[in-house]
Amino acid sequence: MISIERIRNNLEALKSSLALKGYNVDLNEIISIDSDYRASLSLVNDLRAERNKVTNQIAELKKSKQDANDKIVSMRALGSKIKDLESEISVKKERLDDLILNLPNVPHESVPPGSDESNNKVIYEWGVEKNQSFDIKNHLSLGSSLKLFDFERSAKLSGSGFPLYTGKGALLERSLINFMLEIQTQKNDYLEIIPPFLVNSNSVLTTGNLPKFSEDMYHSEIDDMWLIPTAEVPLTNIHYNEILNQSDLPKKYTAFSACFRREAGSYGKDTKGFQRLHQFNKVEIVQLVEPEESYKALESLTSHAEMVLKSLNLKYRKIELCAGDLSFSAAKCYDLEIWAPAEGKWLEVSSCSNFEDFQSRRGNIRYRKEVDNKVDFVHTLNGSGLATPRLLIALLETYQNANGTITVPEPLQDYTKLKIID
RNA sequence: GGAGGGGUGGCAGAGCCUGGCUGAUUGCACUGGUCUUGAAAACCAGCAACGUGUUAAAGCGUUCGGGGGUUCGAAUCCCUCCCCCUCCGCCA
Repeated sequence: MISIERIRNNLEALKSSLALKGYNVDLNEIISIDSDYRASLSLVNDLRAERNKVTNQIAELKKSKQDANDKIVSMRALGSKIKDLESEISVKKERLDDLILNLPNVPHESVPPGSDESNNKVIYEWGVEKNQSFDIKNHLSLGSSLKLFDFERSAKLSGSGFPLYTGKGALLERSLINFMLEIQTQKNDYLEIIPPFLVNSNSVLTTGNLPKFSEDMYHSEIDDMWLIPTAEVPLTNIHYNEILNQSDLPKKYTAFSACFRREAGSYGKDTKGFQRLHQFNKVEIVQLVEPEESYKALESLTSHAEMVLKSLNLKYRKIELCAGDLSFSAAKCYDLEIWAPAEGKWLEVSSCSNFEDFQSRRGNIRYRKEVDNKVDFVHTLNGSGLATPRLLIALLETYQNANGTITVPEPLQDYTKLKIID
């Protein structure tokens, strides 16, 4: 969340920054409620000081067995005045918090302008497309002839958008997850975590999924718990409401999790096969870092996600998102898009973002600086490393053979114990 | 699900019965200093967060799991919710 000081002191600059992101919000209402709120707060502050003073006098009088009745009576009146004011104040505070929690993060100055994805910048492409001498099949056709997954039957269980991996498809999926986790733990020094898949409301408020995007998530009403849309949520909240030592930073966590997304409003879009799902598997990487380090960390975190694609020798490109395409919480974001030869298009497999102090303010995640012992908010970052469904699409389509089998890429063979899927 | 115990500062752990100089005793950790060739030990001093205020501070206010209540006054009494632990039941 954006600090109220920043809203007070940089109103115009903030308005134009948020407009870049496509939010034309009325910050003036925030300013006026804030000053109103603070005026009331300062008033009640004085009244409470008065009450505390007299209350101590009453204690003294009682101690020396003197009569304190006058003071008690007058404090009774003051007390109810304070109570009235306090309830007024809490209404104002609630309104103020609500407005601020609905403000998106501000794009970093390096983010290119633009209102939608057409203004995103391709930083580079990596890898080359294989020149196949036969007619290549798409992943759905390969998957059904090799019996790797079964969408017809999973629809009976859960409806559309819930994959059912079978046989070597399940093996391949499990191998990919292990392969990716081991890259992040062994090569890139992340601590492996197995997080809860259901979290409380505070956790999804920290990451920015609440209050604005409740309809994107699955919710268990009776327990007021949310199915995680990504392991970002539990990983980022591990240090919720904590003060870390500077020497503990950076914190680097990785986790496999299933991810659950309602995808409300996106029916009819990419509905086929693996492109858009209600449940999918993902290895996530998260870092908590000192503010000064966060942009350097974004570059390295992105390279950690890219390492998976490079190891599998899959063609991809790195995209820098323009301001208008940034997610609610992000200050800057790179997308990694993988080339699916049969689909003939680029598919997003990773989103690597720096949230600066936007999430850490919401989750009160801080650290103590060594230089002056003062407390400050950490910066949080995360990236997919990677999401499996679209990775699987590209992998099947890229590594298919003329006879309809799939050659398992060499580094994955340690995990699948198979060279060919047939 | 049933019975009981507990949630206090970076950590550990008093205070709650018997409400009032307790924002909180004490220990550890941390910071500075004395001593030492250096280190350890010992000793001395400092050390919560947030809001407000200020050049900076002082000062003032809030916070003892969350919310509400009683009271002139609540860490302390009452209600309620959440979480943790032990035992019993059920179950992977």
